[in-house]
Amino acid sequence: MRTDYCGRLSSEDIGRTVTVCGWVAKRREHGEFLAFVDLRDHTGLIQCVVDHAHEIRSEYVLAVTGVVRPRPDDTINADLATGEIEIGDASVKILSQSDPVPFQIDRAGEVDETLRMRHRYLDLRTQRMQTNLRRRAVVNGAIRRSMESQEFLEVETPMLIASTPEGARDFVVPSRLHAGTFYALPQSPQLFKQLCMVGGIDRYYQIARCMRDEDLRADRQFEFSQLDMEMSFADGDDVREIVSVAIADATEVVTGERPGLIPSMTWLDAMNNYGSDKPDIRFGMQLTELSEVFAQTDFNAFKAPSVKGIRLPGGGDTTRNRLDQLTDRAKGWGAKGLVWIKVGANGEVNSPVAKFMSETEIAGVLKALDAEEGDICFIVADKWRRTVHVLGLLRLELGRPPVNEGGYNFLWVTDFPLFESINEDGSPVPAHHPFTMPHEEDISLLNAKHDDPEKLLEIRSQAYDLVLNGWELGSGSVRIHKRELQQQIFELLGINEEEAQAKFGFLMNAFRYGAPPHAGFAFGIDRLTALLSGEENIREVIAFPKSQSGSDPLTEAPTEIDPAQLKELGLRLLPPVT
RNA sequence: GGUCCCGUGGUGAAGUCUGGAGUUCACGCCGGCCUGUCAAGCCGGAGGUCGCGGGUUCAAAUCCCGUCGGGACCGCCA
Repeated sequence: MRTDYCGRLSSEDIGRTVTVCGWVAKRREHGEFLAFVDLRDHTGLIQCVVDHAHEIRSEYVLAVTGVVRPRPDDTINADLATGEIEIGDASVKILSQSDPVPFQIDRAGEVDETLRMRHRYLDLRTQRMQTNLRRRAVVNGAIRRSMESQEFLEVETPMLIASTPEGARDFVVPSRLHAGTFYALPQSPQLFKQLCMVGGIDRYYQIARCMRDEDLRADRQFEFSQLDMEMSFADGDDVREIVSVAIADATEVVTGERPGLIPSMTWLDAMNNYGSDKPDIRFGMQLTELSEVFAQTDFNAFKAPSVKGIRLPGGGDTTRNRLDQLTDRAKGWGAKGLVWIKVGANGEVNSPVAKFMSETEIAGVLKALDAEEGDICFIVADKWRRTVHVLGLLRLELGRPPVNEGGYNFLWVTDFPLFESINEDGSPVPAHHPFTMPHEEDISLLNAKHDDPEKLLEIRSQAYDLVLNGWELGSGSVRIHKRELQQQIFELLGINEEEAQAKFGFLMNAFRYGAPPHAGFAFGIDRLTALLSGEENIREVIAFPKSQSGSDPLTEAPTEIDPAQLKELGLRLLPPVT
């Protein structure tokens, strides 16, 4: 049916009789006996010259046969890859007609996203989506080749698994054969890949679909894809090295440039300097410690465990309105308030709270922040966690560059804390998952529970994240492979032996029979592809994504189901909550 | 659970703050003209329950309340 692709024809084909197939991107009629039809397929456009085009409309599907010929010199289109040639004396076969489309394909970038989603099959015809989906496939291919060449074995793991209460909210599937029971869809293949290690797979990988029933964001969908990997007889350095190679391979195949060695930063440094465990290191505006400056302050608001500030260069012209807005936002993030200081000439400052600070303190702030005339400084004082959290978000709000600027700044964040907080009952909450190996040097602190629970928060884990331009690409850890230590952790977490057996018994049992030391990682392919595509939303690299409320404007999922289906599953719906 | 923004012919925008006739612009669509265009051009035309519901008012796209849909974010995402 087809001899050539539209976009691949070139001057070298001049004289050939070709048949191309595709969609009508544009029709330009010049009277009854001359018309130009731009035909589009996934490779690009080619202009076809036909003598009669009156029945042809936009998005009709055509097979066009004709002779490739050079365009007259004065009609060459430099903006078109195939602009030097055209298909002349073309005969047209209409393969399929089209109603007028709800939006013009070449203007999809301007229309409401809902409309694109409702007619995603049209949106997929755009250059943008064609490029993004093909780029995603290229990334997947590069990752597969990379993992294969590093001797990893692809193993598929089940989609219907047992629900475990830890972690994200599960998507759940009712069982027909065992009415009243449910499968869960995997949040990740975590436990299975560890079982693979016990099973002697040695090096496992999978491009795995994962499902989490949590609220959606620009970088989060219910369903997403990860490169999931796990390796035996390996530590965190080994894992990071393997993943770095895979990431470099994937990046290179898209950009043509191989990223250099990925730098590392400890979690504590990330939090202290950037107020985030996924710092965007494309720009400065680091958090600066000001506790010393206000050590003896009379200003009650600054009598807090942690006082830090950031400086927005040239921000002195920020309007009062905007500052009020920022203050409100900071309060929304949990701050008690937001202090700002505008720096004028000769060290003069403008700040609503200047009168509460001594001259020494003001001078100290300006010095610590390297503030110059025309800058504005923001200060937050609170508990350490809250201070860095609020300033970290403020830093992004004020300084974050657009997604496609500043290149690709990969970063390892290491030494995450093992626990993120302490429950009211004194038991700690795991920061990663309960199978994460504590830092060797900190294992002795595990016994601290009874004398000083707060001490537990200082325990570092052998968990690490990979960050790209402020997006968390993925995380991993060295796993606990000894039952005794695992039981100690469970105990600490307030999970008794019975409970542990019920939830993770299969893993615990597996560890009875010779578990190799192992470690692993997983990173999100949607996020990686989006960033490599300069897209600020992963929906742009997903063929059929969900809206922020989790529905699909195209299929209208989720839908009600037939009462007979419910009955078969042994389910009955509660009346709607009013 | 919360904060903020958006919803106007098929599409995109303006109009909303400061109420006064569905008004305007561009693209698309339909018809006509047109033999070298490529954002083709020229002439003509059709097309709207201003998301939905309620309220205020002599009068609502515009003000108020609610609701639905979409988006960004906080919480959440071990």
